[in-house]
Amino acid sequence: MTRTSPDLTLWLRKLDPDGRFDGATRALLSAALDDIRPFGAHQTLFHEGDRPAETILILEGLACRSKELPSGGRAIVAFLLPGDLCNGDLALFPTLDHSLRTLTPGRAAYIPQTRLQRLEASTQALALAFRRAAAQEDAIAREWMANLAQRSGRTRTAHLLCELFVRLRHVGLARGFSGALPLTQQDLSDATGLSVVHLNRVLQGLRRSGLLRLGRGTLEIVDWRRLARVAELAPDYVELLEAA
Amino acid sequence: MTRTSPDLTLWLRKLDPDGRFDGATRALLSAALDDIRPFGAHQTLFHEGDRPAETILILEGLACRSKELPSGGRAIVAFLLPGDLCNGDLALFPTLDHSLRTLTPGRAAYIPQTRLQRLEASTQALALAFRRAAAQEDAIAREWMANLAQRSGRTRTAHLLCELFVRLRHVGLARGFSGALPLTQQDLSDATGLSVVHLNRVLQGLRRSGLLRLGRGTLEIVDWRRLARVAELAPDYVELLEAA
DNA sequence: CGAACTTTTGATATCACTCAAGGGACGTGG
DNA sequence: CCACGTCCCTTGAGTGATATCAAAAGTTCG
Repeated sequence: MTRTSPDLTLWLRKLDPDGRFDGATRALLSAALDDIRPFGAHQTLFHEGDRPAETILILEGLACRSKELPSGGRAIVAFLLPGDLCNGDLALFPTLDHSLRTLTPGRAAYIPQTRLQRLEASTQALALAFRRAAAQEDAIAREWMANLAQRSGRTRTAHLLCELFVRLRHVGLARGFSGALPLTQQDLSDATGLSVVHLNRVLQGLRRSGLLRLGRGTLEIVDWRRLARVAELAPDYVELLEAA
Repeated sequence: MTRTSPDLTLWLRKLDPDGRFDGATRALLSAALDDIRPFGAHQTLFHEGDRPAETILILEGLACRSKELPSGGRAIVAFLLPGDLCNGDLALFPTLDHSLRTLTPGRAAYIPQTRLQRLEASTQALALAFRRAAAQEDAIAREWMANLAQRSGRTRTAHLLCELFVRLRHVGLARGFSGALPLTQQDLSDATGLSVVHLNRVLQGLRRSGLLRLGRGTLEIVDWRRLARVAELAPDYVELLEAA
């Protein structure tokens, strides 16, 4: 009669939103969360070029996948929220093509690749769940590419903030129309491809338009409908973000 | 004693570069290539929002994943070359988040999702191979995001052309330093996020610098070393492109 | 309280977009 | 074989968006 830990609940919400896993499956997942370590802000957990033997499941705090460019720039190519797995398929290649960096303090579960593979092989349902999560991340990546390639700085930034907000809310880190988003403008600029200075001005523009407030680590959506319009946010995309 | 068809050979090069599949596995794959249809240039095979019951394996010609934006723009988020599968995990979501469009005439094998799933379940080796291919596509997507977010039009374009060339060569569509790349400048601009006019000028710049020639459907790399430098092309990325 | 980091501001430079139009190339029908 | 349309590539001029540089103001934290 084990009470399910908050950490497991988080993971289950991602892998099994409809609550179909049986007790055995849940126990397997629970057992995998036995190596939990805290992290600080701005740490590099794995570095581009590494060959990590472990996968990380974010339990608390924000992290990202990032790439450093020879020209000195740094690109954030994905945000990782609590419940997100930095996933096992990375083991398929000799070397990591990107870094895993934390953005805020938090906690993560370390899961050996081999163990993850055994998990995945244990149940059909689990294998499917992992693949769903991966497919979702792929779809987000495609949306980002379109976002980066085709939209203006203003739209692009609004779109990213909408996405983050929906995801935060989905894991319980935002309620109503506000939530904690302790990112620096540098982080946002690395993700949007804008310079920090310009990103700052874009944010001011969004604030002045009465669309949102962002400061002191808190994002508040003032006018969701209008913001979503500015962001060119497709309803299907929101659905996708909430699907897993 | 069946001779392996050229089409199967192509697929095997992608899934099993080291030639480790046994005869039974190869036979399974071969049998899946029974519904082959030609396509013309600029056709939409699947449309954003569809729920296709079939997956497509490109056998000949070029295609892409693309997204259309409300603002009228069109983004190419991935190029698909012969041997590339437009893959089965798409079935995990209710609706396709992007379109599949052809760029040149060619041929494709249509494989029902259910059949693909059976294939994947049949052998450990096959499941792994499909995941490797998917992981490679993910890594390419991450590189594209960094490319779009951080690099100048010139570097970005050079990088894309380098990638395409390496991939073309890898499937035997380019030899030495030239190959067929029958894309329009519109296609390239949709992929780089530059306007057609500006892309045209960027290409002229690359040509004038003596780095490459591109016209009449042919891409010729004049100075690979220097082009790779302009493109900020990482050796690890080239390796990744050639890894599967 | 001071150091380091983050946000903001101002001024200027540049990259890339838009609009508009002219030249190929290629295919089709007369 | 030529005339014509269509699509693609190219050019020019003007504008707008975004980057860069530099420095001030605000914030966090030891």
